[in-house]
Amino acid sequence: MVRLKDIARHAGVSVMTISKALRDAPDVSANTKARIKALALQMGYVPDSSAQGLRTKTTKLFGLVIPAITNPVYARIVFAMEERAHELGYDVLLAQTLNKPEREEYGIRRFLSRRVDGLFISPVYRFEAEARVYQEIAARKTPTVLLGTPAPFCKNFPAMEIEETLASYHVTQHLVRLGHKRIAYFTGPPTAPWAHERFEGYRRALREANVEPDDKYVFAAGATIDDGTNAALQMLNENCDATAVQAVNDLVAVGCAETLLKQKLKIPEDISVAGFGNILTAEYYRVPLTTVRQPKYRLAIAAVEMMMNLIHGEKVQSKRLVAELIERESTAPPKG
Amino acid sequence: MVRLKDIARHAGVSVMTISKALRDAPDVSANTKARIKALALQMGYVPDSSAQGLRTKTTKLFGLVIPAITNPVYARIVFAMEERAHELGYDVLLAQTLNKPEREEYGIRRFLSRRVDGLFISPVYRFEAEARVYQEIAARKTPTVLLGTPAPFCKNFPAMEIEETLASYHVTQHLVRLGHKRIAYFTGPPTAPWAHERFEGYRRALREANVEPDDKYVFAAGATIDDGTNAALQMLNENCDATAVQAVNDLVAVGCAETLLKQKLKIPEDISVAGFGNILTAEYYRVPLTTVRQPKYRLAIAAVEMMMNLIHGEKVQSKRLVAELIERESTAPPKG
DNA sequence: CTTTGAAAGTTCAACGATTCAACAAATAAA
DNA sequence: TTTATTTGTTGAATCGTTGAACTTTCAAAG
Repeated sequence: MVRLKDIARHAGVSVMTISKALRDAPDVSANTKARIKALALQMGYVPDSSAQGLRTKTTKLFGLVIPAITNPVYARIVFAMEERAHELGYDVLLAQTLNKPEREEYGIRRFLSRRVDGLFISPVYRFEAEARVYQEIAARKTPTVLLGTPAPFCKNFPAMEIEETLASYHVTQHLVRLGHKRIAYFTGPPTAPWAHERFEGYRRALREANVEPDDKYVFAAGATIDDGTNAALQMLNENCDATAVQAVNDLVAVGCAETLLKQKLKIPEDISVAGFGNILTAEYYRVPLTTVRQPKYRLAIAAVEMMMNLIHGEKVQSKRLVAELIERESTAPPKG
Repeated sequence: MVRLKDIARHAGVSVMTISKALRDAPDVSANTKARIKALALQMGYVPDSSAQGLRTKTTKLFGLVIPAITNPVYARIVFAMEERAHELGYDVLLAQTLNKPEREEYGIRRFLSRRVDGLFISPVYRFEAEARVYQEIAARKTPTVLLGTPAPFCKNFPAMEIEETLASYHVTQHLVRLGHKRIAYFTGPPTAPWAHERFEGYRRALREANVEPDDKYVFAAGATIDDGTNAALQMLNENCDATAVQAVNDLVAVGCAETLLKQKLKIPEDISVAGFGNILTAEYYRVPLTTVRQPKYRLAIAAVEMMMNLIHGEKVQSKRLVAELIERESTAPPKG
């Protein structure tokens, strides 16, 4: 492994001169610079990031904490984030929480130990108003940008969010305009703020349409296909007379739709189904799903932008991006 | 930032003792260890990875080079890889190539500069028999495991592969057994060995069924939904009389199926379609796709295993995992 | 009552790049 | 000729951690 020292020996100048020449410092003659750079290249010199990191206290490393990369929503975010970070000379470390607080904690600690220059976190939501590891981040003053709605325990960090409430509102409004009045809602994880916001958008749209939200149309689901399946079974079991189902996300919508189809119900003729998120599967599902497109790519890019501002010591403010309704074949006017 | 030195001052012992105690060295008494560990915890000590890396010449870092994280196949691999790596105390850096050689080169160089302890690469396939970066990796002796079939330019590295040929052979055999004789094949990227292997499996199965492979049933596609769409249009345009289509992967199959459905053809009644890969979308597609399940999770785990052997200086051999046919609704006997 | 040996802890130096303060040489100004 | 200024270069210190060698203490073995 070639070190500065080795180049110095070959070139007959001090290590310092080499270091400065390679970094284009102002006080090295153009001649020397050229000579040294050529030599370094020829010898195959590659700087040692550990040594640089130790000396300069900066690692050019971002830590990215997400629930799971297999969730298409996050895959897209990672995709964009990695791309932009590389353009800026940063590398990206990945940690998956599977929505378990202890895994989140473990991942964040590892990143802090690596002295990452910045932390992007999609939080694991909990009921508690405090979370130790978030206090540690604050104490360490590691620049941090949240991906998603901030909960009480992380409310002091800037966040890049999606306008969840408004987007969900548009979905419900769309169903109402098609003529639906009895719209079931499949809720998300009870601790997740985004799930509450989406639910709130649904309720607001109903009220504006002079339909009083009724708990008998609300079913507890979650965030996975299985959660959607279970909620749908529950709904069928209760002989619910809903003419449409609005799900908290696409996976739940898929689980729901699968179950309804198995019961020989036709979508959208017998019942409409709408999702949220616009994952690939939603587009190519048996019945292409009406859903909401989240600007995930732009969200990631904006988050990196925000991070750079944080790193440069500037003030930053949380931002919310608007999402867009996509009408497909899974929604139609109710029967009769 | 708390350093060993700070703990040492508080505890009234040498820095070395602290270091050893925290790492459970044998020559520190249980008492002292407990005392020091408690103190470290209380003071919020987090070791500095840069310093550790500099000193020990090991970064506990893996570099993972893949085409794109948005491709569900790789998402799954990253998922497993990250999990296993963390269990072993390693962090994972991510780089996406988008199948462009220059991006691959750039990513690998960055990882080498970071002195990663190991490199997992899903190669960008090219026609050339040599590739400079791969020679650099070899020169640096960085432990490397390939994910996927090795091409000439990287044939000297151990690889974790899928039995592509055999799996593809099973798909064709399945179609033949259903009674198909005129089976179209949508090929993958021309440079990709895995694509050739799958094609080879198709040809072998045909020959064994005494059907001579005919080029008029072969259409150049690629690896994306759009590629599948284009190949399907081409096929329709040529009035091909195939009763089934076997696609090189699921995305191509989806693009193909979408196009056929738009032409009012019924799947599988009018024409069968089979994919390869078993991505989520295949399972929940309009017509659930017959496909091949690749053991991606196991592949990743085995790749890490192989890496650990490499790191420990043991000899390793490339391995091939078998994939399994999944019969769904998109294939059926031909009409009439 | 020495000798041996293990246990517990210490000291010193090093890893490789960067930065600070200092210095030499060359040039310009007084 | 002297002084000041610019330009190019250097040695030593530093970042936080750890490997290797060394000292001290105390108990067991001879």
